[in-house]
Amino acid sequence: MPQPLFALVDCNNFFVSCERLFRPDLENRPVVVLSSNDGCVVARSNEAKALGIPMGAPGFKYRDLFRREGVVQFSANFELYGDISSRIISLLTAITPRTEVYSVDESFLDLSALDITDYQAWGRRVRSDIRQKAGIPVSVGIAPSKTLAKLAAARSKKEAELEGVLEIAGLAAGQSDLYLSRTAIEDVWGVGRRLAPRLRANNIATALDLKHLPLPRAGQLMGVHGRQMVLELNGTACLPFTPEHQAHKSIMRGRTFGEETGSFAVLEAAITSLTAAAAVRLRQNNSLVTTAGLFVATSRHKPGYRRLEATVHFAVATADSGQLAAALVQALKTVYQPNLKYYRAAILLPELIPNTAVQTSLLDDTDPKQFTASQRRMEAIDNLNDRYGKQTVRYAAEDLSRSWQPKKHLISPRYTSDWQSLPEVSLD
DNA sequence: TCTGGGGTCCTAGGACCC
DNA sequence: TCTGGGGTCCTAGGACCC
Repeated sequence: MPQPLFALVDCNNFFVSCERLFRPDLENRPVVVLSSNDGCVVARSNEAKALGIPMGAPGFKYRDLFRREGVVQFSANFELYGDISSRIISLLTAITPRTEVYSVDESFLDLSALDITDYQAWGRRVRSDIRQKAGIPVSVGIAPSKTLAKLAAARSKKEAELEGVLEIAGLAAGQSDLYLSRTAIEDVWGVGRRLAPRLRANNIATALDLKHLPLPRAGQLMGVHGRQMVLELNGTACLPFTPEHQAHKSIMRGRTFGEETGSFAVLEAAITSLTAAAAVRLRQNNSLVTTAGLFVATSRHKPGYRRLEATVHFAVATADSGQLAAALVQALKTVYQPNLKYYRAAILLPELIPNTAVQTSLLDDTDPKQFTASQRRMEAIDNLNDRYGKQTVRYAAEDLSRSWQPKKHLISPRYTSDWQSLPEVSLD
């Protein structure tokens, strides 16, 4: 059994890099990508980071700075980013099928069975390959545990002489500890905003301090996660490597509205649309549910915040958009209060059941023929929407209102997923 | 005026059972 | 006055991730 060895391939400033792919004029300029409703900063170019714009910053607080410094803003274009992401994933899968897609911009590769003699050179080759074929800059961290691989990739971005590649496994202990000592505790994978102050209060300020924390103490301070983190920092792989795509365990779809509303019809349209989108994902996941939930809420940032929720149950597991939406709209009626200004709606599908294991209820009078009719109807809708574009076939209730939809004033064209938006090239 | 969206896992406490 | 020990299941809340 070979020693575990992982590479983390991490796209640099991913959403910004995707926008720059079609706007090379934005190279070397400060660029940010904003979340739904152009609310928060979710990606920053290095130049934007240098201006002191933090991740997650509310856009409205920085409008002045954006204007003053000429920061170019984009509304998030997730269709585009998803498309670029899958191109990169296929490049990585060609290197090794032992690839775990961790997020839209990060993948782990299991290197233990690959025949690599010079890891630095290998990392540089992966980097230039992805840059050339997908147009996206990446960083590569190589280490015997995933936590160390994450740390190595992050360090390789911060220390210019590493040129985007850091292999920790082959270093002398003193050298790798130097990199750990330069990594602040809040930058360790698994340490978030609550644990970081707790650890600092215990004189644990860097990744190296955490590496040397006795295991029982780590357990006391942070539970099982803490012990795992310490082991991983010491080079013992604890976290599972899961190359095969993991089926989702729950699905959620929620939106903050473009504007507040008190109207039931608007909420009904939002809940129906969110349910339809979640049900598409449910069917892609080959799953069914017997429970669905919803909540509608007022703005968290205003006094008198209210959140109203409801749950529905189905005697027979379903993935039928219409059935789910009808039940959730009924449930909405039971909790709706006309005097509130709603700002957000969400639907939840917890506890997904594989659609191969359907348990029909003895007490239920659902006709089995009806079940297959529903499946066929959903298949037809999904096929049409795949072929002719999302929302080609939709529920009438979705059209009651569009006013809840978030604003995206600054979105880029769908360069890769819409014929009308293909970039044009002219040769003079 | 204006603050995202979508997930996973762990833990503690209560209900219930023998 | 005394009032077990252990197990399971469920839920809510907390913490983390990108």
